[in-house]
Amino acid sequence: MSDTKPDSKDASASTGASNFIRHMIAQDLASSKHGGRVQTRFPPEPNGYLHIGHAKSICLNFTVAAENGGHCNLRFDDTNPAKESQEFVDSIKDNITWLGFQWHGDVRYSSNYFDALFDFAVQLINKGLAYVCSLSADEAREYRGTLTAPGRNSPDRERSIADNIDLFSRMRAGEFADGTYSLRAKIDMASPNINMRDPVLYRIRHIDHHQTGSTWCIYPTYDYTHCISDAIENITHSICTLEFEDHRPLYDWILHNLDIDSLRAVSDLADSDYDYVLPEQTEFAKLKLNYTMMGKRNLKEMVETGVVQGWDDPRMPTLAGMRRRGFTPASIRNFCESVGVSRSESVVDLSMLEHAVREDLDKHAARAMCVLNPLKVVLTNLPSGHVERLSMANHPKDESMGRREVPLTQEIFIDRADFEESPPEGFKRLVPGGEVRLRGAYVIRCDEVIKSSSGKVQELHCSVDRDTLGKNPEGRKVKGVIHWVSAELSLPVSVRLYDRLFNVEKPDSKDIEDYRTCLNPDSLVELYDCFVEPSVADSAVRHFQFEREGYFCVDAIDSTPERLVFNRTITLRDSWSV
RNA sequence: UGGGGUGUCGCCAAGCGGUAAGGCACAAGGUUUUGAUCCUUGCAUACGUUGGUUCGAAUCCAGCCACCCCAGCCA
Repeated sequence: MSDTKPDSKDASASTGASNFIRHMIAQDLASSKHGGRVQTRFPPEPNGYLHIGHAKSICLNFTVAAENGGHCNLRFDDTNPAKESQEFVDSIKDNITWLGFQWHGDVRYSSNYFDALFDFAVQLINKGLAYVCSLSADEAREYRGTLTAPGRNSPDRERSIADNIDLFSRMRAGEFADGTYSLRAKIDMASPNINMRDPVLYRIRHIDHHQTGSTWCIYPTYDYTHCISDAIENITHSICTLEFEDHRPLYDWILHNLDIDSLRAVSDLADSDYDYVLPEQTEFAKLKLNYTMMGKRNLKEMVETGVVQGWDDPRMPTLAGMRRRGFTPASIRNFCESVGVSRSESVVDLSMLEHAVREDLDKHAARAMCVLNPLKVVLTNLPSGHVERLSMANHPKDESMGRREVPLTQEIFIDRADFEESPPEGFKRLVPGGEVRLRGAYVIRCDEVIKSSSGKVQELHCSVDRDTLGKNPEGRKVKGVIHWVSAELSLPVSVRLYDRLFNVEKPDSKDIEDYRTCLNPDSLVELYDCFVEPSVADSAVRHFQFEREGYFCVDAIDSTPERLVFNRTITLRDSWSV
């Protein structure tokens, strides 16, 4: 799908708002802490689809690097093959590109570093800083202690270096079953930080890996892998979310206990003149949005149980879903920038996201008219067979977007909501005997209301004031303007009206037993009897503002040349709430 | 009752000892052939709380309170 043109492209450097990460980097640059370099990375695990929360991290990492003449790597943190797949790496790459970012060089994988990781593990063993443990997972949990009680040393903690080397080699060779042994760091079983109680570095998993196939049957853990991968890639600022804060001491412990020269030797900058400086981790608060569930587990479950129609369901907070819904890359980037970066866990109001899309779409979306709930209007003083091609601007403020022709015929459709027999106070649309402007065309007067036997309004007979094209009528003021389409020369289309998926602010709150109880029954309303002006059929653009209704985009999947399907991205702001 | 964090307007968020930026939302005007956009105006004597230091504190210190994260061989 093509997105609204102009600034969708340049996702790089912008005048960013002040935040603590930018401050830190400015200071580090000033003090030449990392040799004046800025190198970041976005490290997703390919175990699901990216969502708007990931977008915040992507924007942060890529933007902050670009602003400072640095680079951002894309590295798949693929150390748990049981949960990962190629499908996810493909979608993640696609989403990042769509968002408008280009990673530095080739895509990286932690699995690229499995050999080096193994060698460093041997190094730790040789330094007496790691050992092979035979405790089962359950036993290990028991030995670990609790939040308030210290743990106990593993009976294998003092195993000899030679035995550890032997066992670790045999783990790699596939001699042992899953779970029989693990490699653990020897740190401190009494540490108040549970991550430091001899964390597991390697576990045995006889399972193929999406990148390395059957080469390995032992896989390194996140804590062990991430810091070394950062060091290998010469990352300067390893930015992650708050829940990893307690892992930082371990991140540092591993790096500081490895021989720095051997680390440097396998790093990207091994042959450069740069000083070799270890990466440092900094944490920020992840994005939370009200009326939205963000957890991968929850999203996955909604997909699998059919609450939504897939990862790219337009109601999903996934980038794939938002893209299909009609969000533009720029709108998401602007949103992420406007939300800021801090360490306080906050819940952003959905209205901020809505503002960001409207802002971008208002500027770039072509205007068109589409009648969602048609009510036939006969323009009685126009001859049947009358076809008048009216020229209208595609954008009220941007002539460069050109013009289009909209046919006016004797019979037209207007929206049922734009006619009221007994209008409420302040109603500015069509009423019996009243006048209203047809957008881009004439002022009409409602002369007659035709009803069915049941009393339902069937059609309206109106007369056109031929002297009102491009000018106001003499001597009276017509306040209302409504949209319309030709009954004969318009395209029947389907329209999907989307709204928030949940009707409570915190669908993932513990107070809610089952999120299914707070699903918004109107999150999707499908209309099959809509009519859009013919110009959209041969338009190259995919995003439109259907005047007075909202922003819509052509559904990239279900649309056919015979029948277009539109998704409502977001309504227009509406200060006329009925 | 262990450790690590966070508390500035309804929601985000600047501020880093010199007397509370900005955005969203909201409200009131103006423009308008979209009740849209755009424009103008308003919107925290107040920075979780209590004390202390200081000529001066949201900013420094101490205590207290609230909330979040950690006991995966997940990331």
